[in-house]
Amino acid sequence: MRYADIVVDISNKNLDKVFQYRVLPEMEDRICVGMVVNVPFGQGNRQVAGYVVELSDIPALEAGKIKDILSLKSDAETTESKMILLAAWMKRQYGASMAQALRTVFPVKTRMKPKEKRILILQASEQEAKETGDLWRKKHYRARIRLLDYMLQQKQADYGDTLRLLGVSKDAVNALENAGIIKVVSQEYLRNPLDFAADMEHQNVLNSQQAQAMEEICEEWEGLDRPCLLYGVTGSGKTRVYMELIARVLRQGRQVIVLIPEIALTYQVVMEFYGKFRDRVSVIHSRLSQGEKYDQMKRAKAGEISIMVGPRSALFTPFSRLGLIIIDEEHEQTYKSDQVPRYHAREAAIYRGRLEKAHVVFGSATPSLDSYYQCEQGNYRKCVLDSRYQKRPMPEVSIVDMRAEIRTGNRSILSRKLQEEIQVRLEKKEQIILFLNRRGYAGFVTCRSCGFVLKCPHCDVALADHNNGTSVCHYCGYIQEQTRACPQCASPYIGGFQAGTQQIEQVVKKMFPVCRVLRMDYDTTRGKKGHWEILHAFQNHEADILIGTQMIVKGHDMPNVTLVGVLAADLSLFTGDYQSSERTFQLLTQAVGRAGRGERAGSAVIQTYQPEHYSIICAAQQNYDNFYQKEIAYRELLDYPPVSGMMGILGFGKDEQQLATAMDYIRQFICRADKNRNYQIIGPTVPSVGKVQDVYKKILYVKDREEDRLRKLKDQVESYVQINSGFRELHIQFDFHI
DNA sequence: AGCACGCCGACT
DNA sequence: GTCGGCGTGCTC
Repeated sequence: MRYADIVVDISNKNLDKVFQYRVLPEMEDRICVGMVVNVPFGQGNRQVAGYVVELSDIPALEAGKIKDILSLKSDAETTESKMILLAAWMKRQYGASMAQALRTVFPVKTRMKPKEKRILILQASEQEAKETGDLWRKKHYRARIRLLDYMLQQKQADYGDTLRLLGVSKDAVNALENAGIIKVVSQEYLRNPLDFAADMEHQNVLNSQQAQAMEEICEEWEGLDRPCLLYGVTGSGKTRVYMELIARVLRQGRQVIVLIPEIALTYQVVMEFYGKFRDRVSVIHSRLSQGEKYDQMKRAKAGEISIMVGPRSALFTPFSRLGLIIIDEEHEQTYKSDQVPRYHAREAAIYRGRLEKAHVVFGSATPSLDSYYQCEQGNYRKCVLDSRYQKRPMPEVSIVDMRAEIRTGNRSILSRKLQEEIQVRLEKKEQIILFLNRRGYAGFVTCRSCGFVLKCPHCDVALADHNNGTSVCHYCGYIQEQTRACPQCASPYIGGFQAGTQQIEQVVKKMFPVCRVLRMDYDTTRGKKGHWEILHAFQNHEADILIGTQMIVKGHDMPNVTLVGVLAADLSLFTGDYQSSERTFQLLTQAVGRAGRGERAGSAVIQTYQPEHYSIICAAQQNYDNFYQKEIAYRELLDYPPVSGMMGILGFGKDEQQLATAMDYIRQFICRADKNRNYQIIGPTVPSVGKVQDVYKKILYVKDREEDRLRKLKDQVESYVQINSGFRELHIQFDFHI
């Protein structure tokens, strides 16, 4: 007798487990993992749909308790089944419950009623309306009159908008409807977030190098069909190549998913897509509501669109004839999920690509070490675009040693070199970008007398100093009054330490009083089009200097920018993880690449306390290969990914002592399981953020050259934790690094 | 989520 | 004595 493990409902936590059912003999040859089936469930044996996630020959409990599968609903060829296989793979690969994995691949199955748009339509003739109106005027029904007059004028109007605009209640609407003057029509509608898009002419002529890359990719598709890495320097026109590839796949009647780091950051890219593919494109925005996201997925399933552009989660768009997955800026950290299952979009894209027989293309100007390594290993195909648009020269980059600045008496945030350059550019009426790797007014609050740092009492992170007189925790939102004296030594010299964008803005305004300054960070970009408005204003030269964090260095073409100043190049070098050099190099390379994208030559100034660090030097030279060689040697030496596999085991618990003991037990368990002394075990330690909302966190790392062994170890640790009752109060997660 | 079981108050 | 409130807990 065959048995099937079935997940019944993924929307509820209490049902987050598998239930075993009997497979009827007549179903045996058709049933397979990934199938949707009907099963009886609960006391009333109500019929529900379930996903088959596993098949076996052994019953897991007494025969009397196992019910029979009623019927098979789908076969293995449907999109839904493939998504279930993808979920099962994610569970295996990254560690998660089946329901967690299913919830990741299926667009939120929230039981929300379809969004309804109600409109008011004038029904009665003008004559009739006027008669009723006169009658009401005598009775002084002011709200009804206002609405009536408005409807006579508008003929048709939106329900909600009208109520708000005229300040009338729905009673007035009902009265008009009952009088037969207007009609309320509700229609289900699917909002298309691109309906505000500007018209854009799109010309797509590939230069010889782009054509060459295109040819190579197509050749790969015909042959081994490995994932392709399009390594194209800033301004080499990767998007053009994407467009051609997409057009080609669309011509074959297949669909395309394009992942981008965060939609708002690459607004121009989206517009470009829309310009070419029009209403066949849809976008999933991080700022779109759950309902709006769900609408877009529904449109994809219904076949209304052929291209989905969006962040990581867009990878799960339910296209039935998926032909291509593109991941732009593939090196971005946002492609790694921070929730269980902690999947990486690159790996998941490759797996989905295999299931759907779809091609996979990654693109970056500064490829992730992993992708480049995969190319070297022959697992990916590398395609290069190394010449800039119209052969524009790379910007001239200088590195300024800030330690020397302090030695020679300049205590300002801006080095003399940068001050001079700003002056020159301002005189020439050119634009400047100042890039700072931080948000808020100032970083942590520190005592200059004793070194005390103000921390959040719940989250173990430094509180950020805001200039409205408060200190705020960016994890839990804890807020407190700014202290006047140090709690430790009572010294009055306590205050914001690191410069933030607001502080730089003040310094710049003081130093260059006539220039116009725009600031862009999380605080100034709330609201749906915040980014776009600021960038648009800057593009229109409504300001001379743009000051901002990460978000200003990504993707945007600003032809009049000729100077980029990087203010704290090494901030990202001190994050205490093995990827800090890689991140710093990528950030700096991108920042520097912003300069001189127009007619005029550009330059960049990098201010740093670590002028001899290879990631800073290589970024200044815009030399990826040199950086890769140095960085991969370091990873090789210390057994870090991508050379070695690395698994993090995160433990969470309310009791710090209990958590510490449990993590030690896990460590001992791993040591016992490791008979051949393969693993390198680090920790357990407290991660950079050791406590969030009173839940303590500890992390244990295991490294091994064979990644498969780590996956097996994950399963062993998982069952060890399940069996051991000492872990009742604790919660563990796995985190695989690549 | 659904549905039953169950343990209290207010009714014919 | 019965009807019905919704708190708790189980569903292969």
